[in-house]
Amino acid sequence: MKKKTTLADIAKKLDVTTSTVSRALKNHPKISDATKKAVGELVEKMNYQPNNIAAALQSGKSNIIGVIVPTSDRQFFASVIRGIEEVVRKKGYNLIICQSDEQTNKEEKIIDTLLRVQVDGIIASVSKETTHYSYFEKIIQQNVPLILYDRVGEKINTNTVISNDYRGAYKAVSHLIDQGCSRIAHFSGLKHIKIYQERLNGYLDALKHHQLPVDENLIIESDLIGDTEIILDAGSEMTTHLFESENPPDGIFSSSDFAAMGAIQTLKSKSILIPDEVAIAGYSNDFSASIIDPGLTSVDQHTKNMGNNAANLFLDQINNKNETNEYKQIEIEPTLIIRASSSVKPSEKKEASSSSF
Amino acid sequence: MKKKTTLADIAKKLDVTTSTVSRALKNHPKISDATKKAVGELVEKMNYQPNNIAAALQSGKSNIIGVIVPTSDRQFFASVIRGIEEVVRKKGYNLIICQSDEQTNKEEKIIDTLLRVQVDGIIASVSKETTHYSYFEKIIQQNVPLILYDRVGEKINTNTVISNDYRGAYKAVSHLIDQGCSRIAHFSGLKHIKIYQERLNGYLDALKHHQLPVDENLIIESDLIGDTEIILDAGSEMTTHLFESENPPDGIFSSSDFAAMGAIQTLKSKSILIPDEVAIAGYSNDFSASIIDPGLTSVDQHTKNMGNNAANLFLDQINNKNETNEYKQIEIEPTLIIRASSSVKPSEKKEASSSSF
DNA sequence: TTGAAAGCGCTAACAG
DNA sequence: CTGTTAGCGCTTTCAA
Repeated sequence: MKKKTTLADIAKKLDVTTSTVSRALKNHPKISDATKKAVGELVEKMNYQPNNIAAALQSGKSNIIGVIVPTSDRQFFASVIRGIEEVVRKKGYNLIICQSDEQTNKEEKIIDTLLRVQVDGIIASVSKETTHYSYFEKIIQQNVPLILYDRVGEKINTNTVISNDYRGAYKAVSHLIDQGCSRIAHFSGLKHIKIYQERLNGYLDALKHHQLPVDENLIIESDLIGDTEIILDAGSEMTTHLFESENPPDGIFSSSDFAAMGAIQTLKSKSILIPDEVAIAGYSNDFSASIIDPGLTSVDQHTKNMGNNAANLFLDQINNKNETNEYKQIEIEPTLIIRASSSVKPSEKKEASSSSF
Repeated sequence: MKKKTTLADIAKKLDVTTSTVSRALKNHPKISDATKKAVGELVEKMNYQPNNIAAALQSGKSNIIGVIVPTSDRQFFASVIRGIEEVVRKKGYNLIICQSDEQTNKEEKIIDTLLRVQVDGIIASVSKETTHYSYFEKIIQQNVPLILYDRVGEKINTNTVISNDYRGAYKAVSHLIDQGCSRIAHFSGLKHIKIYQERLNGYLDALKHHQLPVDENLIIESDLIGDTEIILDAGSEMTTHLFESENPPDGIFSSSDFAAMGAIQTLKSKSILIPDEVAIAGYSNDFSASIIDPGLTSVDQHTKNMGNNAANLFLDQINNKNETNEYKQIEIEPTLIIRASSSVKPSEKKEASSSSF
């Protein structure tokens, strides 16, 4: 049961003080090459690993960033994390990843933990339950940089990076209209969550700008966050419901890819032709959107880019500690990926071959 | 710019020592209720957060576990992480998640970092490049518990949790044979990686036990790890190649879901019927396996369970610090999920667990 | 070029 | 019931 070697251990062997060793390690200019070399050798031989915790206590910097995701097993968040990591690891930061599981109380607990661990910053997307933000305020009060991404609390003043959901929805719906749809249904998420409200607005405005009427019966609100299977089923049910009505839609814009896929499956089982009879578009451009047949047109949110941006906001704030506290809001323009579910001639080449029915 | 409040701050206000406050906080029996209450109030009022770093330095325990994944944006690893988190967070541990990006040098760097951060343990899956394990040995030498999962180095003696890849493959191939296949191709991963070697062995043995000949031309080895799109394409190409030969297979067992999906797309474009002319099974049971049409039969590895087990191995080792160093190896039995790609009556149910050994 | 000493925030053994 | 003291491993003035 070996003890870890410390600065003191190697100092003793060399008959110098820890300060000297410490300096040698940081390549301090006023340390003789001789001792530097000696130190270097012993470090190797004794397998010395500097103790970051001690350094952190000293400096007040842990070099750890806390990242809060509602759930880690969603491509969306995995990809954001990757984006964050890409930029911060180069700067020597580590990530502690925590999941709120979409629950307010877990979220609060996590924040407490993160603060105790003395993270240098927190990058978070709020849970679907969250409606008050007192514990997020706490982060700011403690002078810890807070960056919110995607699902941001409106009431809280801090750095944010979001995807322009209004524009994403607008693009998708306009595209459906271009393809000849005139009765477009919308699967909306819970409206108290801003991203879903924005997508709904984009949907509504697209209709208006194209002189199409809004039919409230075609707008179905449901919880689009959670277990994938459940959302698939929800999509199926909404679709069944719509197509049992007397005046079914000829297009569906879903705020969730999975609900859209449920719709595709249901329509196929009913032998309703996609996109000929109903054109469909989803949201998020999940990998499976390219796999389903027909390929699902979807709005890509550039999630990794979102992570990159969040990380950069963090770095910015770190480096401007003393400047005016101006928070930045970054908005990312989403891209519509057109596939066979909405277009007879899908523009994505890869899909062209694979989407034969 | 507020400073964070420390034990000393609240001690001063109360005109007691830090020890008293410290004890009050831990609900020490010999502290008067009066001071406990007073402390409690000040903690609230001054927004005190205990500094874990200081505590960690003191105790030598960081309460952080390092988790190394080859890549975080794969459902497989996301799910393992979730499994680990589920069990360790209850015990007060946090996770630092690091990605090796399948590169040896990054892997080595990550381990160094993790050791410096003084993690209490490391749970890792080795990168596809990894063939020597000296830096993993370093972890053990430093007396830090190491748990390897899924992709484990054979040469390194430590706790491991793996999926029984041999059995998974055996089940899948036996199933294909049951469905009437007699010429089954195999998309193998790189054989120097144990999981792929095992799956290959399972494939070979299943053939042998059913008195089917092995045709080397039907076994194609390629790198099945990496960007999803690339693996899809690889699957397509291998399929094209096989079906341009004079004696094409009537079944495909792929060690990757994505390569299998590439096969499905290609066969559909060639109007070759699945499963009638070719039955297909993949590996990992990625979500998209249930989305593609026809649904892809696949081997489910119970990834979250794998994470649970890895976490428990860690906890075990922590609690047995002084006992004999007996490492445990946990093997998880995979489950074959049968879908339409291999079965005319796709029950979407689990295997009829009869046709195994 | 190096040493001495103080301290980061908290804990715990020992002493009252 | 509470205070004193030392120390976790490292950094960093201030001296020499």
